[in-house]
Amino acid sequence: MKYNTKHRITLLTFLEEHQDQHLNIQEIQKALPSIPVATLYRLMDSLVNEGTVRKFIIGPNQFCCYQFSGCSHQHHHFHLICERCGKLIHLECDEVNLLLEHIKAEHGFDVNVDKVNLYGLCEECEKEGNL
Amino acid sequence: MKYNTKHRITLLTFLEEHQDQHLNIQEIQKALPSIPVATLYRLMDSLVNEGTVRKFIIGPNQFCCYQFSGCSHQHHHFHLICERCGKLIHLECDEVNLLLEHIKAEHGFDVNVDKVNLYGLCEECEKEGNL
DNA sequence: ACAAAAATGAGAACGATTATCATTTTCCTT
DNA sequence: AAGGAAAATGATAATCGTTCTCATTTTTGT
Repeated sequence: MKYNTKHRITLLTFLEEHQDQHLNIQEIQKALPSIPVATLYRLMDSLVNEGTVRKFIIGPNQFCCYQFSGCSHQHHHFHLICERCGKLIHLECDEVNLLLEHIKAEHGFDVNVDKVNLYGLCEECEKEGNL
Repeated sequence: MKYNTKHRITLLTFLEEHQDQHLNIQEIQKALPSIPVATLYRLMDSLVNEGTVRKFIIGPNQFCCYQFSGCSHQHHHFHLICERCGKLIHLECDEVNLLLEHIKAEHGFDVNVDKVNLYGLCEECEKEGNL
């Protein structure tokens, strides 16, 4: 059973206020210096396990967190994550569903829609070229 | 300019012989114990940079390497990962290209195929039901 | 207020990767 | 074949994010 501790509340409040962003541990640490690192890792882990927060792998040795909003939880949608600027784009798109249906029908694999995360370059970063 | 060294040749030969598998550094290390770790990392890095080897990120803190075969070089492929048995399925599928082209054209986002990992249930695990 | 369960916090430990740097190898030029 | 610049090597130290440890503190139901 989980306890509602000071740190858990602080963290959840912070994440709720930033639910449209994705934040890595270092950013959260910087924003909430009162939470010790070990505790922060433990809390994030527990939030991921209980489904409150999604954990995305953006690059090697990085991870990002995202706090579900009530609305985005209900609709089936996917995420596009820019590898350069870290932007998180919510995408509702039938083409993706078509692909997942194809994979199920032709390849026998039942994709968990909630975990579809596509990484790449957003329009703005692509325009900026290779800096 | 790059030199054709003993280790580079050993490594390339090995990778060519295993071009259909995904190997991580640890596996290569075990198979080729004569190559020191630092050298192995440097060589893999250089092979990735020159495009001979692709680097996939499968999970947090893991990476897989894949030696291009002529054929798989042309096709985009991605990974299906079974959430129950952990199986990694390497899927080449034209439907994927359609989707990626759609996302690029309609949503302006350039997806990095190397990082497309779809989680779900493989055929076998699905058949076994919820045990 | 008590006790069991859970969380905390500081630091050590860990593991994969990268950096260092003196030495050795490669390969182009002569 | 020898000389020399460029590149690669190898052993080890350093780094960095994350996890572990464990004694202490907090939370919560009774």
